[in-house]
Amino acid sequence: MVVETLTTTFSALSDPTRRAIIERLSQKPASVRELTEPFEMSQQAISKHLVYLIKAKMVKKEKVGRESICTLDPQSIKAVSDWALNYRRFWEESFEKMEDVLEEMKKERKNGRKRKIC
Amino acid sequence: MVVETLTTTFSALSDPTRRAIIERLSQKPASVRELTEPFEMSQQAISKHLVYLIKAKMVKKEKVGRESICTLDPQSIKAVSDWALNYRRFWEESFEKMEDVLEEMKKERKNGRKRKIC
DNA sequence: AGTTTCCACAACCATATGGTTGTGTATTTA
DNA sequence: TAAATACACAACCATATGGTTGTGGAAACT
Repeated sequence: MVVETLTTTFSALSDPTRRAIIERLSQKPASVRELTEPFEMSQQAISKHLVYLIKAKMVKKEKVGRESICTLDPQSIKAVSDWALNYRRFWEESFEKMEDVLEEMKKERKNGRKRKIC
Repeated sequence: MVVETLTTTFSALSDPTRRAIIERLSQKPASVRELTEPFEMSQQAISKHLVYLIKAKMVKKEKVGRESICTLDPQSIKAVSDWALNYRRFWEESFEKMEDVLEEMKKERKNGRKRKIC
């Protein structure tokens, strides 16, 4: 996945309304009106949110009669999962803690200075 | 994890420079100056990025002499992974495709209208 | 002691974001 | 055919974001 795509995806996910829309669409596809109902927000605002989700390829929208039915597209969420799992070793106990590395570095830097002084 | 925290975390991740900083810190802790070097950007800009990462609790910063050493804090990345894995079933083949659900719904809605007409 | 290095704070600027209201158009319902 | 519904487009507004430059203070080097 390209850098720019990850940027778009994370931006899309940075809004609680949009995450709620994703959660809602994970139940089943829904029209824009249905997506608007749970929120105290205008239909136009929800449509704007959908634009971001569609740009990030997390949602697909299809016109059916006078309605627009939105469907969840999971590929970008998978990309997010893949990105995060790259750092999985850091929260698993087996891996050396960053704090320990830091303590080691602090000692090294002090020794470095001492050597120059001598 | 609270909603607001996820918002802060995804916002922090929505910038390529900040993701690069995380990648860099996954190698080993680094000072602000070391983090600045690879970018064609001022030290102040990087410090600003670090503020976002620290707010999102993805990075810790500790003063050591005149330097500030930054360390990766993986807990928020784990939260991102957890969030994404909630939707894991959607990108696994075994799960019923959303497109199929949509087709089913389209038929149902048409029938609904026909019944009203009759 | 003076200079350099590392970093943060503040002011500033252009653009993006998240919402609003107003309105137009296509589709469905009565 | 007329009215209502579903949605999008545009203009507008306040605030957030991502960068800049200028500057000041603490630590370290010479």
